[in-house]
Amino acid sequence: MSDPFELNDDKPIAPASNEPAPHLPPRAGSARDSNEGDLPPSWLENLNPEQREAVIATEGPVLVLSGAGTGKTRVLTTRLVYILAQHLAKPWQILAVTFTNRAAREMRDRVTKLVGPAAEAVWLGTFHALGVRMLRRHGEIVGLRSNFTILDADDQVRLLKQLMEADNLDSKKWPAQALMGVIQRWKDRGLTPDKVGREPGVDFAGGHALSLYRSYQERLKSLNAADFGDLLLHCLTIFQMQPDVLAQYQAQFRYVLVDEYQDTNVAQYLWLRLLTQTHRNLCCVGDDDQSIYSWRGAEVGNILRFEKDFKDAKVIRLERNYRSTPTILAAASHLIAHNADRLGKTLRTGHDGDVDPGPPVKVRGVWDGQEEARWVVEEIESLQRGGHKLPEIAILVRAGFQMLEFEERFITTGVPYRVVGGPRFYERLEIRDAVAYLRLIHQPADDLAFERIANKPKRGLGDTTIQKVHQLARGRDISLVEASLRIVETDELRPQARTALKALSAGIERWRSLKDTLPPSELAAQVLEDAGYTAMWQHDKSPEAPGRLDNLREFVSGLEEWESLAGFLDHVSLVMENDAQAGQDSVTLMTLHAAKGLEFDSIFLPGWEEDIFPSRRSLEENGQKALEEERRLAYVGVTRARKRVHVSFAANRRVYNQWQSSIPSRFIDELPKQMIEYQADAGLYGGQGGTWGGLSESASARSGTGYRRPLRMVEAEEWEIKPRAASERGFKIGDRVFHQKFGYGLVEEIDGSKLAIAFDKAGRRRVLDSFIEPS
DNA sequence: TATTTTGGTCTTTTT
DNA sequence: GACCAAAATA
Repeated sequence: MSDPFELNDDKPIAPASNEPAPHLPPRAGSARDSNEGDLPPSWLENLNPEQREAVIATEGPVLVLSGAGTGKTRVLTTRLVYILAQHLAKPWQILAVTFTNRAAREMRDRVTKLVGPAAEAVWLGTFHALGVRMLRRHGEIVGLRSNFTILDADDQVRLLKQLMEADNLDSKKWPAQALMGVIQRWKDRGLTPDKVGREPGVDFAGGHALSLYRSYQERLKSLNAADFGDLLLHCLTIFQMQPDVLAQYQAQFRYVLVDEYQDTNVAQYLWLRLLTQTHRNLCCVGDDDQSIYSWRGAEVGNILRFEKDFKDAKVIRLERNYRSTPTILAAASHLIAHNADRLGKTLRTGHDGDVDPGPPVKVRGVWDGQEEARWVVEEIESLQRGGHKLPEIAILVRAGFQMLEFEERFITTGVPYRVVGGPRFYERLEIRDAVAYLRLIHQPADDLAFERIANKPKRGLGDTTIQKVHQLARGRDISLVEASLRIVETDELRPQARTALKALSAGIERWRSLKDTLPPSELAAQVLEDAGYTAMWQHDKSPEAPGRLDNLREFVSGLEEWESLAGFLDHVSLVMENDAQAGQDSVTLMTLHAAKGLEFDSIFLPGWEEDIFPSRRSLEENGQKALEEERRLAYVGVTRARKRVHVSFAANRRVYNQWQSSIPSRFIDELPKQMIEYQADAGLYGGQGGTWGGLSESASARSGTGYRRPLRMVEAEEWEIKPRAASERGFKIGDRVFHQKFGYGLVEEIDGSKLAIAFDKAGRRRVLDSFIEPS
């Protein structure tokens, strides 16, 4: 038998034993059918035959290939409830894995609604949260005490930077961030340092990558800390080193359910495969067309591996979409059909008979980013006037930086909005500082936290002092806190620094003694006060100081919900979502990645321009494969909509600080022309209406929805903005002008009082003529 | 020695 | 326009 800890695509893994599963579910098999009376209740009857099959096929491996909007969440939830209702397993014998905390919470809520508090005992969470749960219990096998710290990306980079500096590596040539990427990808593939061979990335940092990885892991151990990748990797190591621990979990988890399976990485796959060896009741739900996390180590190949490793796997396809209009489905299907690398699935509408095809996909071309934002917000306002609710509207962008223009527009128009996954509460610097204090109290070996707060507020503990403490700590192999306690007893430091450090380390000792007597929120309030951290911001005259104080207050009051510091700290590192502003009557603004699994009536997809979407960076790095992933991302975007999709692109965009002209995304060409209504400003791509004329029938035939809708081409003249020869203040194209901020430039275009000027230094910009003087 | 100023590089996506 | 690392200043 091959090694179940290795990923070997040639040799399928045999079940751990040939005996049938030791437990026979009380009501498996034929009992199911005869029990229609009390079970299944109505929630089973609302499913279509495929969904139903996916729910009741509880025994043995099952792979559910489920297209967008085909009700996969529903299937998973129902399946879980079904297992409980049939008494096939106790709640704690079920393992349900999701990708995001939001999905986990949602599933937990739904299950609780159906089965009550029993749902609490189900092992339900993200891979990482479940990994932590196991590690807190068995971490000592890999050298972690149960109060270990979970490092965030920032800490990781800082740590790696220190290690690289120690090796005298040029931080310009080899950024720590990049090394972190390399290490993370290794971890995603389940590779501990001793397993890294000729993997991509070993040559990084002049061949030092592997030894840096090794010392990084050493360092983490001495800090009693783990990074995100470790949460799974350490589990694998533990399973390997302690077969009895593995066996215990294998016996425990009778049923395992996995959501968003297409986005699992190798480490997660191994983890799942190991845990399911005994009962083999593994049900994975995924959609290869929605695989958008390969950059994070996700492997669509896991879908193929599943069928290979579990030869008897039942494969169920869910292809009936209940979410979107036929028009949207056709557009999405047509788009994704351009991908070569697919398992092949056809999405069709779940509604029978005559269905309203719904409005066409609006495609809009505008002059620049600001105009795009203006158009989008105007459309939103008109939807709102038409009675549509703001929470049913979302703007999905490719990357975070695209959000700015929309936020500005929302603020000036007063349309309420919320950003999902934007700057997160726990990533704000004052919150990170506050958390660092708590981390240090909880876990004194946390040197990174110590370094962070040592001189905040300023105590006169600068680099040199910290370096000395470091030296001592390194030499004696102790933590920075211990080292400070010892160094203040010597005369190594100058008196000033010595007193300051003495006060700080005494403070830490004192706070630690309060840890078990005070509730976390009071502890935090007292520590921040005591350390002078609150005072620091009170005396700060900068404009953002009051906001930071607000955040700190919110932080402390948020802590009131927590009984233990440990629980709160896990929450901070694992649940990075900021749902404080959720709900409400507001438009949602987020990245396409964050939108996976959500749905809205109306979706806006701005920035469909080459180099932005598909992203140039991604294409440069991974070529054709990346292009297909970008296309899947577009597919995910379009399929989020129930009723309306609005795509837009701008002819000019400011990148960094330079104006660049852009061309519409190839994905726009890949939408079926029958399904779209195209409008572009005169002079822009397609603006004359000619580009999109002469439509062939073939696209409609291929779309396979069996209905046709005439394309409504809006004549460009109807709303064309006539270019004027001269602006209101008399500037002409070709004039040489001067601007206070941007310097000298040449007028290139005129639109009312707005001028497009090619500045000598600042690049091409649009400015109001009131800021311009003739040169 | 600690803090402020300046000058260079940049940004995909996230548990 | 933002963030970090090295130089200038108190």
